[in-house]
Amino acid sequence: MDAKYNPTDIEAKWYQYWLDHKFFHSEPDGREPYTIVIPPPNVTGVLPMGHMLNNTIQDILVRRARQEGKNACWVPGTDHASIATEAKVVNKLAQQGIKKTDLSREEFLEHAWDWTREHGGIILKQLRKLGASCDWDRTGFTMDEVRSESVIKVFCDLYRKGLIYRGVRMVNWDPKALTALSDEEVIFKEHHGKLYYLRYKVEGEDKYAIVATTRPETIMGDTAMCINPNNEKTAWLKGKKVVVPLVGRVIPVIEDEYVDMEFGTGCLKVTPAHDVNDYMLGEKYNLPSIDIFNDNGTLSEAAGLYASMDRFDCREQIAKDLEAAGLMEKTEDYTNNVGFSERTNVPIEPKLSMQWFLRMEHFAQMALPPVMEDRLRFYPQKYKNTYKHWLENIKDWCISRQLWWGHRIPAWYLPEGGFIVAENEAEALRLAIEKTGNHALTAADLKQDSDCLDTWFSSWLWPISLFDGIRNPGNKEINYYYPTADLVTGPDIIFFWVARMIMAGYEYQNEMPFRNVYFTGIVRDKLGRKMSKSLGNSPDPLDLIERFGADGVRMGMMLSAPAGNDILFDESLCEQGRNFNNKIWNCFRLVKGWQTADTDQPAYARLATDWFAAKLTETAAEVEDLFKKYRLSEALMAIYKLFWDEFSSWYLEMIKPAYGQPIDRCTYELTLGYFDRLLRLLHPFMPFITEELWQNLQERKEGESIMFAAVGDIACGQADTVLLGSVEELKQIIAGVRNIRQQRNIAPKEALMLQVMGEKTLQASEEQVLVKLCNLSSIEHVGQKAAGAATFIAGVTEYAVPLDKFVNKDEELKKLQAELEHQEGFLRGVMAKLGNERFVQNAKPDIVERERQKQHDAESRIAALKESIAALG
RNA sequence: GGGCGCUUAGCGCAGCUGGUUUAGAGCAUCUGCCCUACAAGCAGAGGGUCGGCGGUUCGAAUCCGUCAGCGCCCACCA
Repeated sequence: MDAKYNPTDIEAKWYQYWLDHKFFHSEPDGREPYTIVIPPPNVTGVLPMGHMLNNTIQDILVRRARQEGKNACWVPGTDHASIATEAKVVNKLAQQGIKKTDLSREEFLEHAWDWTREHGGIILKQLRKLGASCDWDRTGFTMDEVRSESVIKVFCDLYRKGLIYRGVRMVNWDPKALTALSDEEVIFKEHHGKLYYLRYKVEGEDKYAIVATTRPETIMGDTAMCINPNNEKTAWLKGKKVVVPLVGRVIPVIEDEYVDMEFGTGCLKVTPAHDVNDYMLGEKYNLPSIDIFNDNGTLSEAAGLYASMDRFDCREQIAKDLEAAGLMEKTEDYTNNVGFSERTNVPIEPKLSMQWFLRMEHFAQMALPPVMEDRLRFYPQKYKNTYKHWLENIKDWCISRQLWWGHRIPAWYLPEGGFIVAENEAEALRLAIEKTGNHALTAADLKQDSDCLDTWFSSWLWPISLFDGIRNPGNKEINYYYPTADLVTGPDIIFFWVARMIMAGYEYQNEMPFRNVYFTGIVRDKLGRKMSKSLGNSPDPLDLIERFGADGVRMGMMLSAPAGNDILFDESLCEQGRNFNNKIWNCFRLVKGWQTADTDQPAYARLATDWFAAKLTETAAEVEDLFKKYRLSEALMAIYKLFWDEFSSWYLEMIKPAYGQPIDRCTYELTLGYFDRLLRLLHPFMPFITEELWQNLQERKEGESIMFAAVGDIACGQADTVLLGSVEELKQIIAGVRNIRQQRNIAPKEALMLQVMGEKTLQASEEQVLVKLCNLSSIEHVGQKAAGAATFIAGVTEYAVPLDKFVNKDEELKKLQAELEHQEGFLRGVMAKLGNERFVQNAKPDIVERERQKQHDAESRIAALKESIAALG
């Protein structure tokens, strides 16, 4: 075996082994199910660091559940990502000189499918490198047959229930993607622009009303000016009419308390077609609505001479023109919030258009209580608030998109107007004939709606549709796997996805879709910046795996990723992971290199094996508890310390035979057993190296795997706390001696004598350990230590190492003085408490008792120190 | 503008219902070591008074108030 662990071949070998034996595959059986559905990544995407973290966590949970004897099922899959994928395909076609508008819907979809087949699933291949134990036989896709039919069925069902409606509303329009968006797809950003003060001439007078606006280009759509009826400053405009600058159109002055008297001049221009609030005013006062924009954000014919100009170019131009015409009072720098499209990153245009909507109050009412009552738990809990706030202020969901890549809305329009919603064309025709009584109707007379559905309208069914629970309610699989156990995802999609899955879960399964949601943090770079393609600060995960091994990368990610906290990713974390792998590897080499002999177990080895058994039990219980609380980083850290500090640095050093000597069989067997348990504990975090070493620890049969090696027995029983305590004190003594060596530069080879003061007694086994780890020539229990000995305190006992020729009295004295001061200060603190009547009266008796113990301990130490100082002086 | 959260060693964090040896691990730092498992290592050491102020209490990093800084979410002031 090489002194350095080389993960590459080993990882590939075991992943194939797991696949060959179908270890990841799950079928319903009598065991308790443990289910996770993957947050489906974009089908044509590649793996970003966020997904690495996310999927590492899922794999840890799944593997742990498997080891706990549950029927673990992790279902993978991908999302068609309607708008994102369509944009990519449009781009690709553009590079070939093909415009989307030149293609028929069918032709375009053919290109999109080609693209999907070409790039689809790359991301899932990457997950295999990471070691993800997904049931690949179950891989789903939001646009495959089962999922598509489920979406259509749900749409029809909700329409029949009256929860889906079609109507003209003000929606968020993306002028680049040329589609409506939901409110959640709009991101507000601060925009540094200008506030323009425009002069509106009062009709028939030589006076002007000044209006402040950030969007002067919309004046062509103005159909009123609005003032607050209570505003004295603008009262003079009541009942008047004003002239829209440049345009020349005369519009009325209306009054509404909506207008903020403090803002700008108190006059508001009203453009019902291009502002949500203005739209409401327009409805209220029955104002005409002039749409001056084309779908792509250029000015329309209605804008007169500015027609076909881009909206932002137009803003500049119009500002100049107003200036020239003397109609611009002034401009000011101004910062406001502007909504941007999440996908295309262009400013959203509020636009009046015909869309499909889902009523949300019904869903919000179902989805709120289980979370608030902690039946469905969020980790961390703080997201409960966010969730609550959203549900309590929810608006209807715009679910139609003017895109082709997605699930086409199953609505067919009739020649004479009106429409039919049905699961397919034949059914639509049947219903159409029934509705109209016109038996001459044919399929060709029906025109299907050209829009498709929001991507999230399929994702929200994911935990159900993956088990075909929409098409076949109550089937064996959905009954077994649903509700799923845990969902692991980012808090950024709590509204898009998490909340809506909860809604769909209650609507279609009458039950929550998952019992726990683990919100991961966002992966950032060292400087705290979000990792993104445009910044180029995201490392290539496959490259990291190549360099550090999947186990190393997994550990690196987990080391600093408590739920909900962002992680500042740094390659050095992976390095730490890799180093740990190497440590484990070398421990294995050491242990497997020993020869055994049929001799009795020496006392020191007995102490070591008893102690480590207790340590294992203690830590395993801790790990179990941390898993229950989803504190996975801490669980990993606990195992890391157990392995590196306790097992490698202490236990193995204690039992290690002298060079070339064999080890007694009993100790050896026990050690292999401990190694086995350590590997099992560690397996969920580092699946590959643990499998490799577990397989080599002893003879294994073909088809065996650490994946199914139970962990339940490790935390079994009560750890011997007395033994744990006494070994901790032993470690202190060893550290004390080593410290003396270090400070005085005494070579490890030079044997030292240890003197134990006072009443302390050491077991023979303890003395043997001390001799072994400190290289002692002898241990003496003495009343008076040798003159010029170096001393230290462990527990409440003073120890001395006689060193006459080495010791520097002054230095020694200084050290003792400092320690004495510290102890005296400590004692003062304790005495202050104990001297306080009210403390003794009010504090719980065991607290008071503990203070007395502290006092006692401190006093013994002080006595010992004083004695030493006196002896030196 | 509203809501939530954070502020503990150089760094990123843990410290739950106040009291468990005058604050804990990890990484980094410093010192000494190639001693045949591991220099991707071993041994040892240093480092914070818990953002500021005020309060409650016998006792506060831990509870309350307030100020400051940071972050996130939500929101139609043009």
